[in-house]
Amino acid sequence: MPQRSGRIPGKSRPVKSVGRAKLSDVAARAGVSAVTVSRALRKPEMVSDDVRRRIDAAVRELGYVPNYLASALASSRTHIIGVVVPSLTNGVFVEYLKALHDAFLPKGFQVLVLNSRYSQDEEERAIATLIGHHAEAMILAGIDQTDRARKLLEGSGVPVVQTMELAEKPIDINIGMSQRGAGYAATRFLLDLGHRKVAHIAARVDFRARRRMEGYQKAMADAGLDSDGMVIANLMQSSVQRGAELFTEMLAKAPNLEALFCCNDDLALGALFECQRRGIRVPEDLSIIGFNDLDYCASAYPALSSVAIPRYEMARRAAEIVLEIIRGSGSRPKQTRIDLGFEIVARDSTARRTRGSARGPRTTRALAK
Amino acid sequence: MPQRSGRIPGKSRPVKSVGRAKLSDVAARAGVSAVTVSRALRKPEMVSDDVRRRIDAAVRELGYVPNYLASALASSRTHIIGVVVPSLTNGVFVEYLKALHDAFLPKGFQVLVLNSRYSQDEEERAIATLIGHHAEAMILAGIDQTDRARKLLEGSGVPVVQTMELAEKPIDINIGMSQRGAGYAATRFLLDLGHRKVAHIAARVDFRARRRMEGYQKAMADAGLDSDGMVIANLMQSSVQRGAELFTEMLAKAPNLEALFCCNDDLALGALFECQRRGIRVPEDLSIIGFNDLDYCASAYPALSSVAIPRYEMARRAAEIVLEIIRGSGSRPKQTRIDLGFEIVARDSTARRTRGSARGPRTTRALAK
DNA sequence: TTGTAGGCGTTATCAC
DNA sequence: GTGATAACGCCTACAA
Repeated sequence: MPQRSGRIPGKSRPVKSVGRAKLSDVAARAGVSAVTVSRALRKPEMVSDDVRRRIDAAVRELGYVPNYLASALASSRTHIIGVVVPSLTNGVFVEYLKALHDAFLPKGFQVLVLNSRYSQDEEERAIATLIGHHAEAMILAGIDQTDRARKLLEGSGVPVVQTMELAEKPIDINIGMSQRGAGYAATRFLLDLGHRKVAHIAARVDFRARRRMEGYQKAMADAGLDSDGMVIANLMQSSVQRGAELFTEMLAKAPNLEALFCCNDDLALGALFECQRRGIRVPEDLSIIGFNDLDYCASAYPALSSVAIPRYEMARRAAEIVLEIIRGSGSRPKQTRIDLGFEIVARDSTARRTRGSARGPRTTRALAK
Repeated sequence: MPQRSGRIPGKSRPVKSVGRAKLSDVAARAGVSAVTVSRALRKPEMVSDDVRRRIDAAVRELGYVPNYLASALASSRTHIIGVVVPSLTNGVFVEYLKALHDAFLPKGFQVLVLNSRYSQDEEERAIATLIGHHAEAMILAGIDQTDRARKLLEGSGVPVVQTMELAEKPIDINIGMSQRGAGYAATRFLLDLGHRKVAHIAARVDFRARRRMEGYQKAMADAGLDSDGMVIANLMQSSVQRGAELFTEMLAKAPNLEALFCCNDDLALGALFECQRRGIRVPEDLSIIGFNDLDYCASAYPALSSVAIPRYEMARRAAEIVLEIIRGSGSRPKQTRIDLGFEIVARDSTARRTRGSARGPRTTRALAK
């Protein structure tokens, strides 16, 4: 609200409001008091029909829009839900945010979204900002907050929901899944298909991606396989393009690759395109599995296998719990740590390893199975 | 701020603050007045070193976070930029929003994003909400606001930027391009490659998509071609999957299709996958061009031709102009209607029509060119 | 059903 | 350089 009303310094009062109409303006025009207008707007049934009509008319005529700031300050209710995500463009968070919007807006809450850009420091700053805005609840995509951020959150007194992953020591409420377990399962899935030379590529490696990778490494180790030289983890922005690049790089390191576990679907799609470009048949020559199971996985040719994570459901549950707490004025949910699991979605880009499908000289055929 | 301080009804004052620390708490602890604390926080150079140090310590010890609401109310500065987009998941707006975030956050502004879900009514409501929050500027993706929304915006007194498309009568500032012109150009591009049976598929048809389609129709008409039966416009959500579906449907209507102009890249990608699935060679049998030129177009196989629109640049310019107005306290930019154009990006999914590439019986070979 | 009084936490203004 | 005081516009509590 850049332009101010024509306030005169000192003890005098505003001479003429050059800004927006306010409650008292509407009240004057409708011939009632300000409180009555306030009531008519919030609880119309508590006001007589006649008065309500006059007020409605005055509101329309003056183009009155309530000042949310003043309202929030006076009532201690901001109706703002603070949300922090590491990325605004990653398909996973895009859908996650949409789910939050869909859940909160109909209930009269605004969602204030801040981007931490995969940085803990930026996340801490975002959290401080949201606390300053007196968000009524905080929903975080991730469990890796700084100590100061945790203190701020604990001191804020509002419900805090950490999502996307299960935490050892949740700050408050935690709705997630095991990223490490999902990475393990995806790798195990490929191993169970008979593949032995299973590689992993990752970009924009954050905490979650790292744990997925750990799952991969553990699965490999558990199978008695060596994952050295079978991993490329890149810190740069992830993209379809990057998928093609990293896959190409991996191919140089491990030309007799049998299966590829990609840290996310964009990389998987890029790898798939690169295979098409190189005439590598998927899944005959190479099995590919992505992570997240974004929309396009099912439509690709061949349809991409992936690990479906309950991003929509995590957001929905978070919203549900938060609304319950806010409404029930503090009644905590019974369960504060919820595992929503994940699912391996097997499609056409992964297949059982068969003899004679090799696309190059294969030195060993050491399939125990 | 759900939990209130322990205020006692009647004339008594708060007994003990169970909520957050406030300015006066910090002041008391630092042994100065509240105003001084406020000053120390906003203009550190205006207080003595000693006082500043004490205040800093008190702030830290109490975990004080300024109440943004009170500050905004008192100063008439909310540092909030209101943004309305029709979709939170469409790749175009995702990047557009990211650009806005990137431009505003470093300057100390928050971006409050509301989703109109392609509905004018919802957009109107969103605009009212943002005005209620006293956003210092309004950035809208689109030019098709309701009359009431226009009135609200005009009455708000803040800069309003309509983007994504050029408007006949902008509300205030307008940064865009010609959607119709882009649709025309994309079609013209296909026609210039020698194609005659050029079809158009669209999903989630909004005003912009409609104008792109009009461009398509005009280009066809200008070339003396009939576009009847060559268009499928679907109101459902757009997606890669939908692209495959609509393409299949189109194939049934026009089996001897030569080129396909898709309303967006998701549809184009879906159509491409469907071609692969059916053994239709792209571009030999069919040229495909998408719209928006999202990230993955360049990486697809074959790389997808598309129409690049300056979404990032539109957002950047909008932010730049808004910041200038806010800073310069109202100085209007010289230019209030900016055409940022578009670009046809020709890649491998489109090619000149050649003899003998027909994949079915071709009745006519009427290529004027 | 309607009105009065006071306060929400901060900042602008003016005086010291 | 620091402090007292009055807004900012609305809402809660209570009275009528």
